[in-house]
Amino acid sequence: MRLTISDIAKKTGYAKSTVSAALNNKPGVKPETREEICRIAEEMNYIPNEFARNLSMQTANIIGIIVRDITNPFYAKICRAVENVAARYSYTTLILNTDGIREKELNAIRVMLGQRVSGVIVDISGKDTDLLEELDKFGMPFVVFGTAAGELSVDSVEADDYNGAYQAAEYLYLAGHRKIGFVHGGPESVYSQRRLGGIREALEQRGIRLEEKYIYYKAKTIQEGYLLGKQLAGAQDLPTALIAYNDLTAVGIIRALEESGLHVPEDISIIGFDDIELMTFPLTTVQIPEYEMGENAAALLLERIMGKGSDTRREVLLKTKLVVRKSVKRLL
Amino acid sequence: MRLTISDIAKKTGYAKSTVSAALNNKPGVKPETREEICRIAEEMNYIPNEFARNLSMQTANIIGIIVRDITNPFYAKICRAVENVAARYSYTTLILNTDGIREKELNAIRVMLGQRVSGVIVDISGKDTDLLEELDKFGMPFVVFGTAAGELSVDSVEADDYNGAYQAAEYLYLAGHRKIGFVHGGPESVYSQRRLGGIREALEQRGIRLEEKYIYYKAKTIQEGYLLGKQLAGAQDLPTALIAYNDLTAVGIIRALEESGLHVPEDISIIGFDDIELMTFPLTTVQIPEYEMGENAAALLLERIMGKGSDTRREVLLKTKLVVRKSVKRLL
DNA sequence: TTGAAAGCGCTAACAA
DNA sequence: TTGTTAGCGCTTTCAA
Repeated sequence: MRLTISDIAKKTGYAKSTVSAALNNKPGVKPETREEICRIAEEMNYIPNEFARNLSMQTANIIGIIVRDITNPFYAKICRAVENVAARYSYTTLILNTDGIREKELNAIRVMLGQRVSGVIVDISGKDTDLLEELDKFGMPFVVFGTAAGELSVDSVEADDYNGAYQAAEYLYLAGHRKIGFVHGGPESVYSQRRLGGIREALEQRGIRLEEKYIYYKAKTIQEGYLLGKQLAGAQDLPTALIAYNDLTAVGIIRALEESGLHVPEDISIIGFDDIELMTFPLTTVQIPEYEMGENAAALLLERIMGKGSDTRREVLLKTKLVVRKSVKRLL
Repeated sequence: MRLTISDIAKKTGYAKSTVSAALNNKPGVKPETREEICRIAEEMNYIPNEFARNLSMQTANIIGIIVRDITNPFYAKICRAVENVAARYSYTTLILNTDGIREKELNAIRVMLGQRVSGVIVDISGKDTDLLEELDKFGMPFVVFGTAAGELSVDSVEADDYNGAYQAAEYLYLAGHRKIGFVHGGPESVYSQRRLGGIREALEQRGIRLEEKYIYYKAKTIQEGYLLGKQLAGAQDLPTALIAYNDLTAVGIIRALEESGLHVPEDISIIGFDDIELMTFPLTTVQIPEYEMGENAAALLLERIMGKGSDTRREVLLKTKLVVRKSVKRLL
């Protein structure tokens, strides 16, 4: 059995409560006493039992993060950001992966509830607002990424996809591109919908219509991008520029095209989304501020937890940024 | 305040102890009673308080993982693997990042100790065995990655870096390379030492000496790799091939070289370490079996925790694999 | 098969 | 300034 506060009390001759107060820097302890207690506790290698502490205080200094897959650098960045902010307030973070599987999401929520975490940052797939309602039902503070769910008055943090896509399309237009394509992430992808909207809007402003035949369903991964790239390489009618669902897709497409003897940007221009760090290809892309997303989510959540948050629903929309590299050819 | 077991007891009319036994599937509860209790608990949305549970049972079903940086896909994979194995035994995983900073490592250990986790999987930098001794002192079961630390009788899991490096060097030799360089991860990197050893050995077998001037200190990140790449681009005497500390370093180097008009593998060949999935560049690399590492570490740790582990120190050495892509030019 | 009671290690109100 | 005491919600003897 590990050392307890009673051992320290016995050793120092003070009462448990005094020891507790001293160790926690509570006021009302004589400096010398505090010093002595801390010294002895240190000497004895005392480490407080967090369970007991949490149980007694009716709360754990833990922030939960529920993400799809920490293996995805996008989420990893978010988690680090949350961790950093949380650490400033002495909160630990508990990360749970769901792979976007409903059952795992539900389980993750139960674990968070069981652990009595102070709050949760959630990246829940699709529109399963009932999972969020579950959190809400238990009065658990939480913040979501992406579109805030339905009726619930929920704090949310998201990147301005619409505007990011708008900028990308406009950039292509200004570079002289008129036949612009879009790689869609699939029907369940809210981001794709919004990005599509942004592109449409940008082009319409310039009197151009985004043609249906240039919208490609669907590719979210390198593999899917690769397959699409192979397809494109053999196609007759290609757009001069492509806005990919994300950098991964772009990578796959580029890889396939290059294999087929088509070059980027000479033969076709491509813009990605995310701005993944590991990219070796100089891809022009719309940067999603993951780190800021994490920071904002953590800040919002902590405010709620500490009760400083107002009752109103807050939505943080973060700016995206077009990072210009060398995957777009100037036609003008 | 959330529902407690007393609420369930009151509602059902049974005693707390009976409710507890029923909920935990302990024997000695009449089936109908158990059913009724479970049903009502369910109805009332009862979720047990893990603190209280852990405090009472004197242990938490938590496995700690201390890694450098979850943002590194290498560690992310390991964590997922551990999580998967742990989940099978109803353990939750608590991940803490250290960035390889001693102070953070120490803090992470304190947190793990405070949380009374059942055991820890540690990736501690260098030879700071005193940190491990800290864990040992508290009787905390743990498993380390990489070289088991000093005197301590510690279970460890590691990839066979030495052999991986050996293979890489030999591959380069067979491709006709004679001037081979190595990017060192820094003095504290045990991996680097071993890889260096493997390369030396391979070359010596072929009657070649690894030249000091071709050993570059130090680059572990994309940024550092980039800086090194810039340096290399301006250097006079370059090796014809480079074995990079890891894929990230390789990416940085490649990026810098390409910016400076040097191409891989045309102008210089490069082999990486890790085999990161997101790589867009067709990098030939030594694959480190992260997933297996995680699985093995978790298995080893769980055995220790459950007391099935013998007293003897166990070391798992996992095979690496050279994945040949297109970053090495044949000179012969 | 069920219930009463003690105790896990800590905090916090109150008394001294 | 310090000590006493009563919980926090659960598990676990031991009795009934």
